[in-house]
Amino acid sequence: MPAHLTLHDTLTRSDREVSPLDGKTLRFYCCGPTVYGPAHIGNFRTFVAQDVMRRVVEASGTPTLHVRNITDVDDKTIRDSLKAGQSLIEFTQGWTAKFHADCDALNLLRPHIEPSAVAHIPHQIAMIEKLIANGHAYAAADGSVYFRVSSYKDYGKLSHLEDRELRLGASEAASATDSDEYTKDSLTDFALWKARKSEDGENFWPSPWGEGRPGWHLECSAMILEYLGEDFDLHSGGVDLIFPHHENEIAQSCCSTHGKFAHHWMHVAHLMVDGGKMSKSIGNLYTLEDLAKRGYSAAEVRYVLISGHYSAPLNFTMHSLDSARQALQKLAKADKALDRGSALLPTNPGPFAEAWETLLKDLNIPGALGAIFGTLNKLKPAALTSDEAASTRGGLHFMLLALGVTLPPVAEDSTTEVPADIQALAQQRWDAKQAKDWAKADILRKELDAAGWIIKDSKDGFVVLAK
RNA sequence: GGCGAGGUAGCAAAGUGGUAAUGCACUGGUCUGCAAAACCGGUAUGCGCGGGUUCAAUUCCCGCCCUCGCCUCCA
Repeated sequence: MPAHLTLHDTLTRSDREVSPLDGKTLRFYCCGPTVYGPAHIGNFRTFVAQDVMRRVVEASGTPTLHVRNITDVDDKTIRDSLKAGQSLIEFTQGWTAKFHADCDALNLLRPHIEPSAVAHIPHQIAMIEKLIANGHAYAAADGSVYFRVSSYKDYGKLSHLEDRELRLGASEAASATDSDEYTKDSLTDFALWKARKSEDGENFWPSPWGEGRPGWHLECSAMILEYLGEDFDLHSGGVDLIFPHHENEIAQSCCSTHGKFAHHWMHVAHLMVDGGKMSKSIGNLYTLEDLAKRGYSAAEVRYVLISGHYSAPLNFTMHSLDSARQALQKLAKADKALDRGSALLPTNPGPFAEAWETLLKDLNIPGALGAIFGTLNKLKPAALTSDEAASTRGGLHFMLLALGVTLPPVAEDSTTEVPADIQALAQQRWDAKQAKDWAKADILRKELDAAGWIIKDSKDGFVVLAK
């Protein structure tokens, strides 16, 4: 299975083939979560898109090295840990565990390396020292260290922001009134090291510039250098990270090493809710737990999250979850019809070549899903011979593995236990039906329906299913 | 104001210089006592608006309108 995945590259604004620099392993980095609360489904849209990217690369025969950090030291983690009366470590470990549980529920492959920012402070300090030595950074009077943006001519290359536009940024006014920003030489300079403040509590570390803590942007640069080196294949995150986060990472890394840093940039567009942006104040910010309370599984959430192209905003609604549930059922039924008992061999796309080709073209997941259904509709699973069914099922599962889609049990195979009284009512209805007492049978069926149960008749009997 | 993304059927969402995948919903038929399920069909003369190029545009070009994101620590 040749690797031909192409992805849009934010830096060059073109679709480029994704292939490993070393010819063997695709090494990539994803900006991970800030662990100060449960991640919401918008966060997960990005992680799911990255997961499918990885799965597709691996399915095409190229191993990967997936690095995703945990941001466990920043304003929010410090603020909220103090509020919770916990140590920073204790606090962030709790939320990291929750994040992992959610990731597992969403069928996200665990990164091969998941570095923690607090565990890499020496690496960060080393990088700052290099930047100061190179003339790209300076220590301010208060003990903070800043990156001198004017010292790096390519600054703004990724986000395509000109120097002039940076200065005229809308937030300039807000920054200028921030007292601790006075120490910077230029408003566009950003912090590499933040001097200890009283509101940080006990969360500070020693450094050549005094006690303090690392800046957010630097954490990623330092960990990338440690695990992926000066040059690596691909860097990914949400679109909102393009500026300033990724722009700053490029500046820090390229000014402290001789490498080019990431050779490919993949950015995932935002998830919208009911046509607008998610926000706590509107009350449309959902976590997996919120949706579980409404009866939706993580697999259904995942399906919704992959139902739009990663580069375009995706509108999330409750109806889209219902739609996902039905679509998954349809796939599960097709799978069941294809299962004639032979061993499952998901080694190639088989008859789903069109879906696979589509997927390789800038990770067109919705297009691929459409092609999968289109192929199934054409093939008519139930009509295939055993051999055809086996190869079709292998192909189907090859695609499902690449997409990370897990099939639910087919509704009629549901293991939900039917209460004795319901079963008794259903039996009464069957008896009435056999006696051709349609009126009584219909009344009983309505009763069952009202109680949340559906009857499915066949020639020889009936089954009771939860609604 | 600058930069970027997007506007395709009731909802969601692919795609293409030659006449619109797919999922949900809806709907006709077969089946059924009637249903449900399953199976077989149907459903955008139309792709934000107005021009232009072309034999042909939803797809290319120009202008406009609307939505969303970013503009110093938000996936």
